[in-house]
Amino acid sequence: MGIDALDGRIIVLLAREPRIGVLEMSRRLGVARGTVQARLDRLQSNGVIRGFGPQVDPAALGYPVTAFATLQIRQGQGADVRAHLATVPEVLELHTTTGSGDMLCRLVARSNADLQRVIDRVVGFDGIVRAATAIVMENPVPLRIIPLVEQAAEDPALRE
Amino acid sequence: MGIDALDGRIIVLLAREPRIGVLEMSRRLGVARGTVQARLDRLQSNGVIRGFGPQVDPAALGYPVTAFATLQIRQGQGADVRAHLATVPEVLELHTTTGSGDMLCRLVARSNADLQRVIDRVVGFDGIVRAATAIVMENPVPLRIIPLVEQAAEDPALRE
DNA sequence: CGTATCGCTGAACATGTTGTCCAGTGGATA
DNA sequence: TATCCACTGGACAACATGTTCAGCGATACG
Repeated sequence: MGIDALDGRIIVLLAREPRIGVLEMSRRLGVARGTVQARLDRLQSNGVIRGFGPQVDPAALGYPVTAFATLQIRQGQGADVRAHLATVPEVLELHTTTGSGDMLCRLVARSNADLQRVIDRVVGFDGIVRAATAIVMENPVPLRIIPLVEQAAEDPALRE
Repeated sequence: MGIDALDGRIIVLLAREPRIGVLEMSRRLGVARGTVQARLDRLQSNGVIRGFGPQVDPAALGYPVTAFATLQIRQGQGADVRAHLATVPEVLELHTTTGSGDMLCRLVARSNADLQRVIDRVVGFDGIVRAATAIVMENPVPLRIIPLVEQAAEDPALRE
């Protein structure tokens, strides 16, 4: 488990310019095409690269409001609550966290008013005891992976 | 701002099988290749599709621990704290939220012990008053967009 | 009512990339 | 020394891409 310097350069290059192909990558990295292809195959079967799905902006879809909700769950209701939240399209992400029966979920909504509807739908379920919501105002660091990849590629302790 | 049914089908298809090309998409959707190409171009210039970067799994890079930290910021120190956090590779994401001087950030670490090092580095900065950390145990709903896209494509109120 | 605009179709073309082979080379390992 | 492995550099057919074109139906506008 881990990546080397070439893997790191491949991932970073791919993250910065996703549309370039294997051939162009091999030219820029100064290695043979087959090498890049083999590395990419390995990174994908390793699970390091999960896929190349489109990154969709919820705001551009008409959901400009993002919020994080901390949910307190009644003992033993975890599975039911998970299933319930999975049915709500506005729940983009759900984590169970430390703290007895706590979950953290990322929500989007069409407006602050619409957020109320979403939260009502989220918490309108028996197993949820309490919910605390924080509305996102700014996103100074959007979800990123490049710095971590660069660190993982440099750090000998992580080599496979 | 918004998408129609064809846009929705394009995005969902792309999310499920990212490797297929424009030609294959046009075959499956039963429309002309030029139509798919034009839609994709529009979705990208609209900002609905931000890109096709690789989805990297931090766990496979050697960072299996994820945590969310709520930070309380001293008044007026927001910009400095943002700049500080941006330099920490283990900070994958940062949001400012409602609540005076509050931020929420997503962290990863190599182990629970390593998380202590990361948190020390994160909060070892003057502007941060207090930090509360929740370690992620499970991720029942990984970051997803398909249900929202399907809803946005069906909802006439969101049509552009 | 006629006309312009728009998006979609179906086709064509040259160009580039992909998937897949192969033999050869060098380093590391047993 | 012999074996394994990754990388190189090349080849080939098959395919997808970018681009352009004329035609067509629906919608909006004078």
